[in-house]
Order: sequence, then structure tokens, then C-alpha cells
Amino acid sequence: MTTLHIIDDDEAIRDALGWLFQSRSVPVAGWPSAESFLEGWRPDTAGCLLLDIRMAGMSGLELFDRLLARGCRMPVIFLTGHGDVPIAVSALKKGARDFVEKPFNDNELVDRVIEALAFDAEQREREAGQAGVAARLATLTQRERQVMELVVAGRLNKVIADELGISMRTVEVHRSHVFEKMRVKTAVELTRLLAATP
Amino acid sequence: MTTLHIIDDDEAIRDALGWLFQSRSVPVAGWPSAESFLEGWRPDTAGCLLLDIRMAGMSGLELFDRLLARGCRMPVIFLTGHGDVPIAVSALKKGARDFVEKPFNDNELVDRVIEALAFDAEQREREAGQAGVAARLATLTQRERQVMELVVAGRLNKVIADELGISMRTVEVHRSHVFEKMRVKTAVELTRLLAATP
DNA sequence: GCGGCTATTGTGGATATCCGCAGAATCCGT
DNA sequence: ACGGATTCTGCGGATATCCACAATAGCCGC
Repeated sequence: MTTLHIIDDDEAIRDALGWLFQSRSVPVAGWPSAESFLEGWRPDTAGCLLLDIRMAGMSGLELFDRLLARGCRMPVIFLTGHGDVPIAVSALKKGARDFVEKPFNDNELVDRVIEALAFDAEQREREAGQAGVAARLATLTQRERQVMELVVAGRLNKVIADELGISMRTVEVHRSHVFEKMRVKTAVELTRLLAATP
Repeated sequence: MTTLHIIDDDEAIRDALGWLFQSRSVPVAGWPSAESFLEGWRPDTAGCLLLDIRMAGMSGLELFDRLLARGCRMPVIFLTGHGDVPIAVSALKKGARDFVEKPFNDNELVDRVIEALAFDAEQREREAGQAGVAARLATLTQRERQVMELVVAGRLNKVIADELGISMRTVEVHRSHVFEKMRVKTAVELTRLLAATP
């Protein structure tokens, strides 16, 4: 299982949460500030975040915004001791996974964290597949991409040739290159490959 | 534009909100209770809901649950005067669109409602298209459905014939019927049609 | 039993797609 | 200037798909 990142400037809380999750076999990493986590974060950092709202220095919300801006897609569970509805609403609408008030129920929190970790693992698997597709897409030339778009739009070769003002034979060549580079054998497979990503 | 349904047991608030929205050209329907709205609700009721949490009789949350159970997909904006974070979190996680505390900013609320109405309209358009596809799917015979699944999986006719233990000619016939009934001309179009719905 | 729907198969021909072989033009970097 | 990548084109043949015409057979409802 991947790691739960606990970000809280109160060492006592980090320790208590660390204890709780380690006792449930959830790997934990503790961070004493938003800044320290942000510095250590890399696009391939996996797992989920348990993030305190109020912290000295950068707040949990600000860290969340900065992570989003950097393309981080890890599930984030906010922890807060002083429930503020507008903050909760805006965090959830931005894509936070959960918003939990202290004091919380231990078992419930553990369950939510485990679900979030599973979600992250699945999401990373999906994205790994998509990255492979994106890498293959990047090897296409402009013309090949144009032809591909018309192919997955369902146009016949002769129509594509018309629309691009080139001969059918040339379309066939590009089409064949696209299939080869994208590692598919039929237009239908290509369509499915691209339908899963856009 | 479609209708905003205001559900609040306080007539003064219904009137005030009604005024606000009518002055912004948003069509409004007022309901004095969750029960009255639920009774009048039909699957094709369009628009969005502005729903008070605390009401005599059925609460806003309970109405929301019942609507979800009946397959209602209208955007719901909750209104509440006594912010409760766990309630807001659970409502949003269930799919509520927004959760607004009184007193609210008029302009902000109007903006959110207009966005929600636009969202509902788009969603209904999408679903109308999907319903058409579903209706056409329902006209397929079992065999045609089997062939269709293999076609959109990218198999060639000869392979399909093998897998189903029938002749290629029969596959061609079924395939042609599928195209006709689904109103497409190529396997790629069919794939796109089905990829948008699953 | 007759008519309609479904499923099946065949023949034969028109179209489309797939592919190897061959040739050529432009642009770019060494 | 030479090689490489990209784009373009033609020919011909092997496969595949599309389709009209034609026919057989089982099941179901009237």
C-alpha cells in the first residue's frame, strides 16, 4: 500500500495519527509544515494527504491550491478543528476528497484514508496507461495526427483524401503509420484507445 | 431558461428569493414543503433546486435522498442558516452542487443558480441523446447485440464468425442490421456512440 | 395453418482497405 | 553536399466490407 502523508504543525497530533495508522498497517510519512511537504513533493509522489487547515506559515488550503496548480492529483482529506462551512464547500468543490472535523472517529477516518489510498492507486494505474498512449501520440507527425483525427471521426479514406486534398494512397500510408505507431490493428481499436483519454 | 425550484417552509423567504430571481429573469417556482415538491416531481422536471435544510416535516436532506433514490439528477443548492460541516460534506459528497450559508450574497447566489440551470440544460441534452441510443439498442435482437459487441471490440468479420460458430455471411447480415438500427455507417461511428454511454 | 420475426447460408459483384514495391520533392542538420 | 525525416504519389494484388437477390428453417401469435 502507498503512503499516507500527514501534514500538521503540531507534533503531538502527527505522532498520534502516525500511531493510529501504523497500528492499522498504513504506511505513514509525517511533515511538520505545508512548506516542507511542498518541497519534498514530486509529480510521482503517491498516496494520499491528511492535511490540517490551520498551520503556522502556509495553510492547508494554500498548500492544496499550490499542489493543484502543479498538477497533483492525490486525494486530500482535510482535518479541521473549527468547522467553517464555506471553506469546506470550496475545498470539496475544488476536488478535495473529504473534510473531517476534529474530534473525529478513528475507525471512520482510517476507512476513509484506506479508500483514498486505493483510489490513488487505481488512478495512477489509469494514468500510467494514458501516459503510454500520450507518448505514442507524441511520436506522430502533424499529417499523421490529422489523418488519425479524421479516421477516428469515422471518415472513409476517400473522404479523408478529399478533405486534406491529397491522394487516397497517401492517406493509406499515413493511416498505416498511425496504426503502427499507436500499436493497434483496426480503426475501432484506435477509437477506443483515444476515447479513454481525451 | 428552465425553472428554479425554491423549497422553503418560510413564505417570507420564498417571496424574497422569488423576487430576487424574477428580477434577474430567472423563472421561479415556489414550494412550501419537501413533501409538496416531491409530489409534484416527475422524472422530466427540469431546472435546479434551492433547498432549505431545516424545514417542518421532511428535511431538505431527506428530500435530496429521496430524489436521488428516484433517479433525479437536477443540481441541488442547499441553503442553511446554521452551518454544520459534516452535513455540508456529506451533501456535497452525495452530489449536491452547492451548500450556501445564510446570510448569503445575492449576486453570488444568482450566479451559482444560473450556472446550475445551464448545467442541468446541458445534462438533459446529453441524456436525451443517450436515451435515443438506448432506445435503438433495445431494438436489436440477441444475435445482433452479440455481433455488435464483437464489432466494437475491433474484431474482423471472419473472427466474429469463428467465435460465434456461424458463417461470415451471417455476420455481415447482422452487422448490417446493427448499423441500420443504430443509424451509423461505420464501425468507428458505432464505437463512438457506445463509448459515450456505458 | 399462415404470416411475421429471427437466424442462417450462399452467389456474385461493387467498394474499400491493406500492403509491398517504386519513385520523388521539401526541409533540416551535420 | 549527403543522409534522414516527412510528405506525396502511382500500380497492382490480396483481403475485407457492403449489398442485392435468393433460399431454408424454427418459433410465435392470430
